Amino acid sequence: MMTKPSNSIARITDSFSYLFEPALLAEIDKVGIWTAVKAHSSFIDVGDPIPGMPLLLTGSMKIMREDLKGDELLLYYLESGDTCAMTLTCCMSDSKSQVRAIVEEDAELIIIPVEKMEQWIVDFRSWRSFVLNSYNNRLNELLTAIDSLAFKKLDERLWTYLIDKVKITSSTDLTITHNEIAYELNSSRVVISRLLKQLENQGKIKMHRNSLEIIDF
Amino acid sequence: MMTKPSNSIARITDSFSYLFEPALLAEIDKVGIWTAVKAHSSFIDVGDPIPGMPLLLTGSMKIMREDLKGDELLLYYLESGDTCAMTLTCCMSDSKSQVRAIVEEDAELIIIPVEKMEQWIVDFRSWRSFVLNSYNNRLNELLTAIDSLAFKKLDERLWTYLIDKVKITSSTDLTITHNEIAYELNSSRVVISRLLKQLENQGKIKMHRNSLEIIDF
DNA sequence: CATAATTTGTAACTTTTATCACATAAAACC
DNA sequence: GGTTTTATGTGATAAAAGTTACAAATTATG
Repeated sequence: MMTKPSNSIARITDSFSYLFEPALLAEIDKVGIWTAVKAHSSFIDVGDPIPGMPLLLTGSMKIMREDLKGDELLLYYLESGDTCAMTLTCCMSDSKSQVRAIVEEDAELIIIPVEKMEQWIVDFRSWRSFVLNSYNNRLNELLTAIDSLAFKKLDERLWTYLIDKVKITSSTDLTITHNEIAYELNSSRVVISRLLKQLENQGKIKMHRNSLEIIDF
Repeated sequence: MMTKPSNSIARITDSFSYLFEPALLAEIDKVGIWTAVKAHSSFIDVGDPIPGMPLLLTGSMKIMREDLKGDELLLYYLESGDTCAMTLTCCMSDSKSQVRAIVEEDAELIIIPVEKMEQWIVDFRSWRSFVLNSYNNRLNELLTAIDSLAFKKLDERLWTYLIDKVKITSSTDLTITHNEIAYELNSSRVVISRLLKQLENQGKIKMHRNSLEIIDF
C-alpha cells in the first residue's frame, strides 16, 4: 500500500504510453489502489486468491511456475506498462492463482478491483484492447517458454535467459549466483556452472563471485 | 464450406451447452460461416492469416507448435464447444497464426468474422465471458504443457499423452504408430518404442501393429 | 506372387543432463 | 582473527534421451 501521488494521472499515462482515454484514466485514478512492493518479496503465490488486476507502473516482476515437488521455472517478466491478464479470469471465476509473482525490482502498481475491470471492457475501447493485447502477450510468452523447453538445449536456454535478464535490468552486470540461475531454469547448480564456464570460454561472459558480466549479445 | 443446416440454432445451443443468449444465437446464425473439415487435413498453418474465430461444433482439432527446424510438438486439443481464443487477437492485430491446427476427427465449425467478434464483446455478456473463459482455458492448457516439458520425464509425458488421446477419441483403442507419437511429443521413434514396451511390461497397454490398447488408466 | 514400403524390435553407442563427493576461495560473522 | 557460511570448481559416475544401423514382420502395390 502507498499514498497516491499528486501527479497520479500523469504517472499512469507515462507508464502506459498514452494508451488510455481521459475518461478511463479518471476512472483508474478514482478506484485504483496504489501499491508499492519491495524487490524480492512475493506479490502473489500459487493458490492465492487474486485481489484484482495489477497495472505495473515501475519496477518488474517475474512470473514463476511451480510443481508439486517444489521445483520451479521462470515463465516471463512483467514490466512497466504490463498487466497480468491471467488475473482477469481468475478473478471472474474466483479461482486461485496458477503462478507465483515475485518482485524483481522495487515495483509500484495500481490494483483494479474485479467489478470494474469487466465493466470497463464494455465501456472503454482502449481498455478492451489493452486487456485482449495483454492476453495475447501472455499467450505468446508461454509459447516462447514452450519453444525453449521443447526445442532448445540447456546451453541455449541459459544464454537467452541471461540476455533476457540484461534487457529487464538494463544492465550487462547481473548480480546473480549459479544456484539462483539453476533454480529459475529448473536445473542444477553444477550443470549451470559448467555451461557458464563454456560461455566464458566462448568470450560471451565474464564470471565473478555473485555476478556475471554479459559481453557479446 | 458447407450449407447451413435447417436446425442451425439448435445445433449451436447443443454444442455450446446453452451458453449463448437468444439474441446472440440469432447473430451467430446470421453472420457465421458454416464449414466442414475432413480429418487429417490442416485447418490453419503457422504463418497463415486467420479468417475469423472458429466455433467448433463437432469433431476435434489438435493444436501444434513448430520450430524453425520443422520439429513439432502437440500443445492441446479443441473439442465441441471450444474456440481458439488466440485467433481473436491475431485477427484484431492482423497478425499471423503462431500455431498449426490439424483436424483430428471430421469437424464442423462456424467461423465468426473479425468485426463481429469484437463488437459482441460489448453487446453480449455471454459472449464476453465465453471469450475470456476461452483465453483462460488456453492459458491453462499451455501451463500444463509447460509443466510436462519442464517437470516430467518422457515416460510420464507419453503416458498422459496416451490418456489424453483416449479421452479425445472416446476409445481405448488408439490407431496410431510409434512414429506418429514420437512426432507429436518431439521425440524419436526408437525412444518411444522402448517406452511403450515398458508400459506394456507394466500391463498398462497392449501393443499391436498400427494401434495401441490402453488398459489401465 | 514378387517386390517395395511401412512398422516394429533391438543392440551399440553418443550426447545431454543430473547427481554425488569433495576441494578451494571469498565473504560474513562473532 | 578464527570460524562459519556461501559460492564456485572439478572429477567421477549415472540416468535419460537421442542416434545409427540393421533385422524381422507385416502390409501395400504393381
